[in-house]
Amino acid sequence: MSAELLEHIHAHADIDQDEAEIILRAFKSKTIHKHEHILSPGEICRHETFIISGCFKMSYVDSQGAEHVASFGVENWYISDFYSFLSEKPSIYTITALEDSQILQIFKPDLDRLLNTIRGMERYYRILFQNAFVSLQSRTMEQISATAEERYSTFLKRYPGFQNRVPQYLIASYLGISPQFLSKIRRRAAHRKQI
Amino acid sequence: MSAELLEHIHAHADIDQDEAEIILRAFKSKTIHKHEHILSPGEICRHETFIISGCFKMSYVDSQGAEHVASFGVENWYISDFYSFLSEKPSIYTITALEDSQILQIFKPDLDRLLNTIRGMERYYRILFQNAFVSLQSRTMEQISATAEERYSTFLKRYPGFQNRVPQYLIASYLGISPQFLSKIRRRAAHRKQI
DNA sequence: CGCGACGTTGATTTGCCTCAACGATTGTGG
DNA sequence: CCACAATCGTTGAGGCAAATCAACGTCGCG
Repeated sequence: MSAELLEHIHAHADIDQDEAEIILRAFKSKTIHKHEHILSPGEICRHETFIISGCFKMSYVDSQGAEHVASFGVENWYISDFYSFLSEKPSIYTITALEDSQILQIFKPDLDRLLNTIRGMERYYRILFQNAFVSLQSRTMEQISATAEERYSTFLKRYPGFQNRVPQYLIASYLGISPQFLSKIRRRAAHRKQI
Repeated sequence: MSAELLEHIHAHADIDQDEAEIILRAFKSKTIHKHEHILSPGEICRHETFIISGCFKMSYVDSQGAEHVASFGVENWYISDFYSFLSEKPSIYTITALEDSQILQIFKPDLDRLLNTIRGMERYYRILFQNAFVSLQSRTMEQISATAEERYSTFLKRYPGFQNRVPQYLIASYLGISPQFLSKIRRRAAHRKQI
């Protein structure tokens, strides 16, 4: 059942059998139902969460009361407020299950122990954050330089099928546009294809 | 002269005297003059660049010919296209010196060697990318949720003094707005203070 | 069935862009 | 050392992308 995590680690770093068992014991398995929160604003994010199955959003509510989706998480991704986790300061985010989900969680002291004792873990997390940084950078640059329509189009290409999994207004929020405007973009695109 | 890099590493990870020397030998020192490029579009980013002194921008020119600043780099920061560096694929970015600068560069094979042989290096880079990810995430969220004026205001708070170091139109580009509009924002803010 | 969540559509407004023109400063070659 | 160009910031007019407001249709679910 936790083969997913081990596979994910193996894809990035070398760990042996013994280490694999130590790692697995450090993660706690949990079932989360749709609509449940695993992090709420004001709380310190106490664990990193690896998603075995299901889907989450991490979002925050601004001073105007508008919700903004910071990121989505699906199978074989992590979803956590790393700022809060690392600094042990209160988070501004909410992490909510968008589907019934199966997760593995590790607390900071346990993770720190793994990082100190298992060499492959350090590499694994370095590569995770490298990749996360690189992909976030391309999202940020798109946000700055591309129109809403272009952003939506690359979103569809980058995460095919995802549009059918989460409500459209959350995708709009992730893209930084209003749900109404995303609807209009879709109409234009559909219309254009017909011609 | 390379004390800066060692200090930076020491702040994040433990390395001993021998390791420090091996690391320093892997980095090559260079002087870069204002306006010079250390990366051009189409090139593969062959090295990570640590800035001893001076200032750089990393930017790209979109299909409309507009320049967008992805990031700035100053003393004790790295400036590189990590996507290109890690994947060894052509970069879309230009990295340009905004001042006469002193840098240290490491090539990928040398870095890989260090990561394999010196345990502290892996930790050092993990923490670098963690921090980079966290700070980029907050920039991205601001981009999505805040107005241009708010973004400028937090930029000033986050990087105090930086406004006097680089031309205003580059800050505008970094914030994702036109230089004219930034000028108008500044006027409004100045006017408001007077009242 | 009825309600709430979600998507759509149209009308209006607004934040920001583009275009254009003009000072101020810097720097550079004659 | 000056003249001229280039670079940078400012300002105003007009326009466009996207937000907001409001209303309505549809679907899934309690």
